[in-house]
Amino acid sequence: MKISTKGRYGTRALLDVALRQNEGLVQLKDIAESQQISLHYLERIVALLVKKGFLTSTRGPAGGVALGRHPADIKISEVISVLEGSMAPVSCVDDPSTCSRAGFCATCDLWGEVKESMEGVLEAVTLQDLVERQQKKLESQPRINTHE
Amino acid sequence: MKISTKGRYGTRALLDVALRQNEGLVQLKDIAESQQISLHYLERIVALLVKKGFLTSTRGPAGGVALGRHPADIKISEVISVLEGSMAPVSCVDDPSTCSRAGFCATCDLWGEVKESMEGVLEAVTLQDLVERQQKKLESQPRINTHE
DNA sequence: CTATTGTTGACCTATTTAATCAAGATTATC
DNA sequence: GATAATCTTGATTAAATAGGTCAACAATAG
Repeated sequence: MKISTKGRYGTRALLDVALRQNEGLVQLKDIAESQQISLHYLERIVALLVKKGFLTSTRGPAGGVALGRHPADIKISEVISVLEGSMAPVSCVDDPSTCSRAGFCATCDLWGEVKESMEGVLEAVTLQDLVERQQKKLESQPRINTHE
Repeated sequence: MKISTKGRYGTRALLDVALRQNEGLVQLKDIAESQQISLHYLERIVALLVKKGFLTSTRGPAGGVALGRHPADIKISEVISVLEGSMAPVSCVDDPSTCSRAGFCATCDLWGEVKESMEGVLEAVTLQDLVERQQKKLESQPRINTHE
């Protein structure tokens, strides 16, 4: 039941951009450095986030990315959905036709409950919430800061 | 965020055995057939469940497996834990030393909440609960029954 | 003894993950 | 308009994991 690096890195990248909103465009290079992610791989992930409108990008010198929507309007469940696909632990939860026993299988129902539960958590948290949580953490531990 | 076949097949195998408790020993061959799982692969999975005491096994002719504990005493969270490992979506939730930013990372906390939420669902359901749910389903659809 | 059934170690293959590389497109600045 | 910085994208790849197979073995009822 692990989440992949795509979802993890992508969430962290969005949070990184959100934390630096007031600094204008953020370069992938800087995100890669502060988040300790390979730049090339980050490009892949950011491309997905740009395509879905979470980020906007500007090419050329002094270019970079910025939030495409207000952080309070970005639910983490949406981000994970884009990067990881459905949170259904088994495919028959989303599409009963993929399993011949779907209609009368007690375990399938249970996996559905697990999915609902996870989604509930991630739908209740926005990028703005993450920003605030992170800022609170940085205040209480001022020495540790990934952005310099 | 998918659960692997090990967890899925294992849960279904346990449920299968639980549903046939009154029939004495259940042979892997029969479980494999009714659950449509490769016998060889099922052996692998059952071996784990036997080692952890969820099942007991008897070799030889007319041998098979039986529940090692009362179904009401088997939480599905335990089963998944044995077959899939921790439900933590990222490893730093269980072991902060695996991530240099663990102590001051808002996303890590969020993954922790996801884990708690999933565990909450699976801790609240026992094998006995699954048996009852399944029996209720079979009653309402008497024609469809994997056990003849 | 023999047939049946579970056990185990070794092995294998396909898929997914997690990148990497290189060529290309865009644009600010000089 | 040349240049350099920056994002974009298709091709490729190495490593890990999932999922499964095989064969030799151990136990035991009859």
